[in-house]
Amino acid sequence: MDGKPIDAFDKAFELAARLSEAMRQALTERGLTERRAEVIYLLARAGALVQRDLAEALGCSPRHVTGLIDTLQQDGLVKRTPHPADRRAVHVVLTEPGAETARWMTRHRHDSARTILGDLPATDLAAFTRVADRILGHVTQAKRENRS
Amino acid sequence: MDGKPIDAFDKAFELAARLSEAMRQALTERGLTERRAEVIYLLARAGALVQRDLAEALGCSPRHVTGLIDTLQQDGLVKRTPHPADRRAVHVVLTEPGAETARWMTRHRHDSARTILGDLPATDLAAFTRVADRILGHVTQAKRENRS
DNA sequence: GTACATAGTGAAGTAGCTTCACTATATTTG
DNA sequence: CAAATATAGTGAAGCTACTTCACTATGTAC
Repeated sequence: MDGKPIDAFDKAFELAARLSEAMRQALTERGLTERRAEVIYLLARAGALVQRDLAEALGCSPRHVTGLIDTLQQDGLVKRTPHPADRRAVHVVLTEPGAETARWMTRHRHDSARTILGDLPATDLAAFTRVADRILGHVTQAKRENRS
Repeated sequence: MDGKPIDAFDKAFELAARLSEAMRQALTERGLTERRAEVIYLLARAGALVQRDLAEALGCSPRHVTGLIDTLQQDGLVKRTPHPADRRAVHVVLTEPGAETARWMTRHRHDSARTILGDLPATDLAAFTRVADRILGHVTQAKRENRS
């Protein structure tokens, strides 16, 4: 066994559940939630974002972004700065502690990957990625179908 | 690329996010949530369960199980029956519609697996499972460490 | 049979999220 | 350029999934 589709499929779901639980736990120790971490990740990548774009990227309502940024700002991880061209909009940028958190996230991700998967053959990892991509292709396809 | 640990690791997280989203969506169309589906799955497997054991299996508070069973009962998927030996406890069992829902879940799972992964070589699926197991081993280990 | 543990539930509260209504500013258009 | 319309953000209110705490009813142990 373990070469059958259903086994791999079930394994993927188990992985999904445990991984997000583990992630949640690691983030909690740093005083973060998945959502807040996502904001930090997006800001680290983009440099600065308007709340509207954050809502788009996060797939949540603009109203909720307000709250997210509120608490992130209270925690000193981001700051609201005036948008250079649009006085309605708010530029959200990482503070230095926020940027350090982003670096920690990256470091942690790479370290975990190396620790957990470092000694597996590249062929296994490549096969894993192939199967994962196949599943991803189908779930994102389904998503688009529902959107139209 | 794609043979590197970090790529597989990131892929696993993307898989986790998309898969639970896809799951949530499929369940919504049947009027279920992940939690309610989990209850149905557990009941289908065990035959009957006391709410206390459900709370244990779900990893949530007994109080929350009360609410979960309330709505599931309103929807006609489960029923509360007196526990044969303990008058404090409640035996929760699936109704016929509940059992049918459980069968639908199983069918849907198998069909999806076949559709999505059916034509991939068994060696890829086996490699996928190996990598998934490696990750699972680490996250559950971490969980136990934190527990002690 | 008194003391203590356990199963379930009401009441109240938290976190994450939504919609709706409103203000302030931008953009379009006649 | 003035009027109409669209857009960025936020307050208010509300929903869902969950928790803890206090309480009742029952079971178990000494």
